[in-house]
Amino acid sequence: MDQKLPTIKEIAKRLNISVSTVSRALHNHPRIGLRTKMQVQKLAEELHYEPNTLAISFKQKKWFTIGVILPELNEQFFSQAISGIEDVATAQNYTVLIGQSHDSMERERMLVEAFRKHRVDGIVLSMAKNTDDYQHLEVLDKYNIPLVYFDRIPKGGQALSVSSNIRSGAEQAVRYLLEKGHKRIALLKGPDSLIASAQRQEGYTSALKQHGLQLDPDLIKEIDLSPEGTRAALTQLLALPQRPTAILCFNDYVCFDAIQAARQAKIRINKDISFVSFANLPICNFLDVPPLASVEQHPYRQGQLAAEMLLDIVEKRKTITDIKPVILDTELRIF
Amino acid sequence: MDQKLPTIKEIAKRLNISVSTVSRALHNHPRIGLRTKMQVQKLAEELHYEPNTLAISFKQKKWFTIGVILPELNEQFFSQAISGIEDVATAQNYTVLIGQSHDSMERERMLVEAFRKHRVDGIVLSMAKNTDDYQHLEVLDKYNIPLVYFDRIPKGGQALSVSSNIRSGAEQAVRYLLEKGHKRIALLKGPDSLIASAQRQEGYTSALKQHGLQLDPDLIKEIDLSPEGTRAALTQLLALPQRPTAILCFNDYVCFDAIQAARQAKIRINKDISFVSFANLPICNFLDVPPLASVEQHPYRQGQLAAEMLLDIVEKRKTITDIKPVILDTELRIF
DNA sequence: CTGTTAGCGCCTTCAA
DNA sequence: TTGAAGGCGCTAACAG
Repeated sequence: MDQKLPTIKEIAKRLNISVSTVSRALHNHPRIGLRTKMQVQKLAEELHYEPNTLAISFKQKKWFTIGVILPELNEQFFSQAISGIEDVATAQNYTVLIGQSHDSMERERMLVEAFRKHRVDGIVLSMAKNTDDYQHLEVLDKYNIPLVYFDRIPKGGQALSVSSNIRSGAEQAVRYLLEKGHKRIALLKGPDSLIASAQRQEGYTSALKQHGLQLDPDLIKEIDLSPEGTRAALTQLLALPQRPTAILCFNDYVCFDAIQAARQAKIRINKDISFVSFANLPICNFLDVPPLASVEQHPYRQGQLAAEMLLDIVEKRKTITDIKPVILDTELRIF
Repeated sequence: MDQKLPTIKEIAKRLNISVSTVSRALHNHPRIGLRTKMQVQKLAEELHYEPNTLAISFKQKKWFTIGVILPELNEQFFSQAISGIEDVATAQNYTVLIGQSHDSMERERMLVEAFRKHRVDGIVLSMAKNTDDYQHLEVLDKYNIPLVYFDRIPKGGQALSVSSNIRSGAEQAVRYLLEKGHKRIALLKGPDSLIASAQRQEGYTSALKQHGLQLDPDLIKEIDLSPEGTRAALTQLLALPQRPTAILCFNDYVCFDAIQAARQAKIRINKDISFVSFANLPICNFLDVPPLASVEQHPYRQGQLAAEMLLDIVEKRKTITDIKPVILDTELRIF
């Protein structure tokens, strides 16, 4: 029964020395006798001594844990991002607390509260799609808990954040379609609360303009990312007097929904209407008719960078003013 | 600057009472005057007092955190399970630490160590596919850290575990194929280290026997779950003098790989060869040619049950001897 | 009803 | 080079 784990006190008692000596020996403190040091370390070894992280955390007011809040682990984009975060955190001896907001601002708020109460050293967050009020996030400032946003970042852009260049991604995607001869390209953009929605539209508009094409507002649909919303938008697009011949979707999931709806309307995918989307998820490889192309947003890398940024601050290697938002380049993956 | 968070000491000082009184007031302890209680609670409110979880954890040798170790968050089966675990844990005021083994026993061992050092109250684990040695897991016993297995459980079955009835799931699936008239049904079973591989084979064998069919060993392939392994197995099956007309795959991912390989060999999916698999993942809904059917293993429910089981022990509502392994019924989802 | 005290495990002065 | 003492924030005897 290892019930009672050995403490430095225990070691001290057995060796008839003081706890502080033991503490120093264990930390390779300079001012300590070699003999005592060896003795202590030997006994510590034998007893399988392990420092009580809880006590250390308590003492240092720091518990080597970061919190991650994201919309949905079920979405591969985020599960890949988590891997990046986890790898970086683990390498720096931090552990990762995870919470899903399920795209609800209310849950997001609760998670932030919970993590704050648990005194995490910092938080990495990707916003819920409807988060339009940042109060619950700004609170963290007061408590000196650093917050790094990734992918779904707030408007304004002043904050610590890692994201990908959605604007140029959209531009790449639309240009690709234009080069394939498409003239009527629709855009399924996301909700206004996501900055990435406007960015998609910017890239879209700019690419069209460069090709000297007129913007048709009927071809731009704001969707809420739900399957129903996507289906409704698609119905509207198909009802247009002049149907689009290509659709740029907010992300792969939206694209899957859209493709499904289109198929039900007897549209031949990537023939009658071509689909292009964002995210480039692994599951695209399993589809027999994937989108023509998908904008790679490097979720794993984003996760890594966000975690590194956060830990740089937590560990005081950098201050907030040293840091500029990171915007990753996207790449168009053609299937 | 809320830099310094208020402590009960602070409250005590301001009110000129003792810390223990404050503590009691905050905990609605019976033996305390209503007036003082109100006073304390009012001031606590004003100062935005919040108990220091770290101090409480330290004091009580318990930090209200459970660790979850699973192979791969990217797999929807596991991300759904996590949701179940998270929901139960949150409801009971626990937080969740997550680690991915990426199906490596070595990483699994490291995560167990890390979690143990961080003094989690308990662990929920789904084994890496190659874990064939349980030493790193048995260690937890000595430290009195309860461990609940889910889905990928160890051989022997004595342990605390939640899993689904793979044997009967396989039987259902094979029976379904037999009723569709298939006579040559192949099985892509997983590695021997997973108990679920043998269980699949048992169900498979039993269903065939019930239909008075002979077992053809050539039709059973052990695969390592990698895309390459699956592809190789499929090649072998296609090279048989008498090809199978249906294949039961270890899980949906294996099934996707198999379908891809088959398609490259010009097999018409679900016509020349029918596919059936395990897991019933959400992404199946996006495939235009999904497997004919998939055995639903209720990952979310498994996660919930595993977390409940663990917390029952952690909170001492039950002892280990009270608990029997849970085996969930599967259902065949027909597409 | 309330205050005093001790202690959780560790680190960090301050003294010796 | 070592020891003694104090304290992190909180809880829980034990006394009044």
